[in-house]
Amino acid sequence: MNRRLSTISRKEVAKLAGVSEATVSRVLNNVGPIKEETRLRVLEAARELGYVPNALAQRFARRKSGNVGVILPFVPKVHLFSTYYFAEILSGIGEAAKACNYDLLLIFREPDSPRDYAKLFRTQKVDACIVLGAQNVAEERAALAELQEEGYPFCLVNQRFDEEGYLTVDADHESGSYTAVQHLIASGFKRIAFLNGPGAFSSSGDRLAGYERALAEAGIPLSEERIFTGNYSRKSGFEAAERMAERIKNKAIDAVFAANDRMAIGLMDGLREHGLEAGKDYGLIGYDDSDSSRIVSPKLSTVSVPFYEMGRRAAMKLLATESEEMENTILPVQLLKRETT
Amino acid sequence: MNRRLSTISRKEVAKLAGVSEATVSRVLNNVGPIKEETRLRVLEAARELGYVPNALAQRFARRKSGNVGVILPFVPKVHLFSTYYFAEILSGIGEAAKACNYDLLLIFREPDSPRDYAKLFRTQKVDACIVLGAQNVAEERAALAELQEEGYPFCLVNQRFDEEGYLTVDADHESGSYTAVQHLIASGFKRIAFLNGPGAFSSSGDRLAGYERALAEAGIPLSEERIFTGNYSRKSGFEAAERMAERIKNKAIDAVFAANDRMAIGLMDGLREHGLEAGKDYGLIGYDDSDSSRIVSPKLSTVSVPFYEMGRRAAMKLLATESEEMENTILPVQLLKRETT
DNA sequence: ATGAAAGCGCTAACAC
DNA sequence: GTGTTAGCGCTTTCAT
Repeated sequence: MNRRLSTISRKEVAKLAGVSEATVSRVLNNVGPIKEETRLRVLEAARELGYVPNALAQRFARRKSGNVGVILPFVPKVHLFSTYYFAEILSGIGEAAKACNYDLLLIFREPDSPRDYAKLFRTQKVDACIVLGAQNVAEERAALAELQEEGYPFCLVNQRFDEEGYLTVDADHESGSYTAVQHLIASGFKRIAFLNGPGAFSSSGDRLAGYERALAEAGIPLSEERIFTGNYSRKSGFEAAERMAERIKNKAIDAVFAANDRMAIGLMDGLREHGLEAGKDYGLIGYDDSDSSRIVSPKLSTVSVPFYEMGRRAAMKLLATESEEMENTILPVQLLKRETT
Repeated sequence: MNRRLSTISRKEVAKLAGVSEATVSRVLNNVGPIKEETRLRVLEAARELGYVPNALAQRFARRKSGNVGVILPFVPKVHLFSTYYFAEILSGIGEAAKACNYDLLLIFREPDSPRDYAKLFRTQKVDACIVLGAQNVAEERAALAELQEEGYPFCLVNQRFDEEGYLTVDADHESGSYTAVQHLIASGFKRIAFLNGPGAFSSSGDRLAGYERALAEAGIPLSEERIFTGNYSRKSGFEAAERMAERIKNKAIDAVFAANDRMAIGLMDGLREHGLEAGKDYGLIGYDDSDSSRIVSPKLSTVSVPFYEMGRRAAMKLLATESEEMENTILPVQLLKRETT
């Protein structure tokens, strides 16, 4: 009720409670031994004055920013990349951050600016950070290596750098891919094409491995001619249709496993222009279980990835005091059979 | 290159440059008169030592957090609400924040916790904030009124409280709705139903007004029986199908204007189960131009809203020093005719 | 169990 | 132009 535009200082609380400022601090931070009666008196005074500690001063004195940084990759038209993907991961991080009393600083990478992740720590803007959409390219490796060298806590989500010992939360894309392709094979398909994502993502390697394993297990020879590469955009899926249409018509390909839903949907649309219908003229399975996969028709079979949980785990690893797990976490994924297979 | 785990202090820079710490500050902040030679010497020393100022200390001394807070509404399953919507607005805010040298603090509202927006300011966690998904309900009004009373700078996006003089960036939903319905009328539809969103959003009132204006202008009598309410979820659209199916079959309704794409798509799916096809058995137009609207088939006619720009403008109003525009901004929307009309 | 006081690393007024 | 110095509001030793 006591509303004033000037800041209510700790000093006033101390005076009202008849104690020193240090004691106010102790009470508010629950540190050191405090007589219960004093504690109550201080709490009451603080409540009465509507005192809230100045986070700026606190953080400065503690030399802790209280922030966890989340680095988002630059994506030209945001929604080109899966917004679903980021929204889920971010929410998971948000939940964990809140639980650990951290604030969440959102950092949008820019196309031109260098990836100076370490600067975030040097300037004390963050105490830890989570890198989303990291790629295995020289600049990224250098930026991460610097973080590691200087001992700054960070965690990667959905991307591994196996040779380095980085803290990571990933999903089991090898098995997701394997299961998906196995499902296609079980459905009677034999000439399964693979529309993969860029090699800079570890998931691409994982999915390729799963694809190969499933084929090998079924005794289907691997053919480079059936492996395509897109960039996860709908457009790249659409364009891949041009390269596949004839081959599907002459039965050189009878099904496609795409590395994400967006490409799968672009592909569906592209092939439709060639009179080819998913689930009828060819089998199709996507990846991510994005909103779109449930909305398109025919409904897209896909692999669901626990993005929310991945974000939550990553933040927990960094922020939770008890959880000192430094091993990589790899979460399971799940095949969802719908109408295209 | 000079890499050390301990912080490089301003003192060392001062020593190396042979000046006082204050001069280092002046140079780095471009404040006060400085001899060019000194400036260069300091810059060189800072570069050589790899000095970066401690943002925590800076902000504390300046009594400015350097953060703009973005408050996200609580949405049970995040992607239930339009993630597209938030991703776009957030990116726009991100761009402006960066341009104005602010960091972006993401704040997830929780269902249980009260909306104590003012506390963000009192604790100095933010210097300004942008409220997304605000609703016209008592608790929200109180929280915003408090911000206003205490003079804290904030801006609403896509929501107006007309009686209050809050800083706002909105889109012209009245006109968007009017244009959409006008288009349906021009396409020959006469019994146009309206699936609106919750009344707690100003856009719902705006869209209703636009709907009424278009009907009035065409001399079509308004019928309460054709006005339905959903909650912007796909599910609520799906459920509305139950209430509309019979009426469409007996021609009491020949087209539907839905307040967002998700509901429109849910409705399409629901009506399909009754053998009704959008664009064939009834006209349908959505709102938002979300990814899904382009992906569904038939492709959904819709109204595109400049969410990215709205976010950017909101942040600019709050953060840009020159822009002292306190009037409300209302951005235009655009009708996109696709396959369902 | 509590108070006094020394910082935290910077900014900004004031002096020269 | 540049140096000196007093804070900023808190935490945290060190006394008592």
